[in-house]
Amino acid sequence: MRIKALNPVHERTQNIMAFPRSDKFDHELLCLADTARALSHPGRLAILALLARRNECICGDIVEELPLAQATVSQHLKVLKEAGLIIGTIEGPRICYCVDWKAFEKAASGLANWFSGIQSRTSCS
Amino acid sequence: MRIKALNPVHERTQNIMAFPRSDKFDHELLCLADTARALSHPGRLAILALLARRNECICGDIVEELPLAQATVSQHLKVLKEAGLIIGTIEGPRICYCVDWKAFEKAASGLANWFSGIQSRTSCS
DNA sequence: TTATCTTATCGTATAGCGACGATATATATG
DNA sequence: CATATATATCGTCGCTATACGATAAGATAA
Repeated sequence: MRIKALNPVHERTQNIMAFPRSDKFDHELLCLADTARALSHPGRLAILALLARRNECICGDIVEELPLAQATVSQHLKVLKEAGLIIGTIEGPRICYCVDWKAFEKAASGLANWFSGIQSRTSCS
Repeated sequence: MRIKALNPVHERTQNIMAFPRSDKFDHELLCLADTARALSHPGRLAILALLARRNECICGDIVEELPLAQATVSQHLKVLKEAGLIIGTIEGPRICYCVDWKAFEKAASGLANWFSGIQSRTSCS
């Protein structure tokens, strides 16, 4: 039973961590901002690093490792899932989380491209 | 009259946009999270892009270009300044903003390094 | 000095985030 | 079915972010 990442990185986040229906800005900027927002908490960065290191974790593993309560970890996992960066697989009574590498790379290259795009737009280096 | 970026990217943000209870996580993660947070609003991304495109802007230019009020733009500029990404230069009655490219590149490579570090920590590619 | 221009700051309102205890949900096992 | 395990969700609290009008602060020009 595979649970896909809720949102591909090229779409907007839907529930949590979504900007108030701001049609004021480009879709691209909104997506990048969403990605950055998903990465804007040290706990979520630590979760991603842990998932990468161990290849996969259940929620309890993460709770053991991080200085956060179970409910808090679960909330961060939800944010990461909605950002499309991680995947949850149901394995009996527990849920096995792992990084969605495809989406992760997409997010990484999205940010990297924006950075280099910005940098190339200057004349004085 | 040069006003340096308030905080180098390798230090923590001080006033606005700083995480509470920062002693729970690694300094590195906190810095990365701060950087991501500074980039987590489409308006700030748009401001950075605009500054890169025009090389430099006064606040009024940005207000003209973005769908945000002057006070709001000024607040975003403050966040970017505190994140160490932009520099303000006083020129008579106005303040000329430009990207702090050195810090910008540091932020970019910091994120890129984290991404590749994460990606290299997996066995199943 | 006075008027003008530009930007920062203040005050305020609303919404969102972060954290966690408590509880509900879901799955397996006895 | 009852119990144990694992996780999501709920409810709540305090704090932070976003936004903007109004005002203050700074520099310049008349």
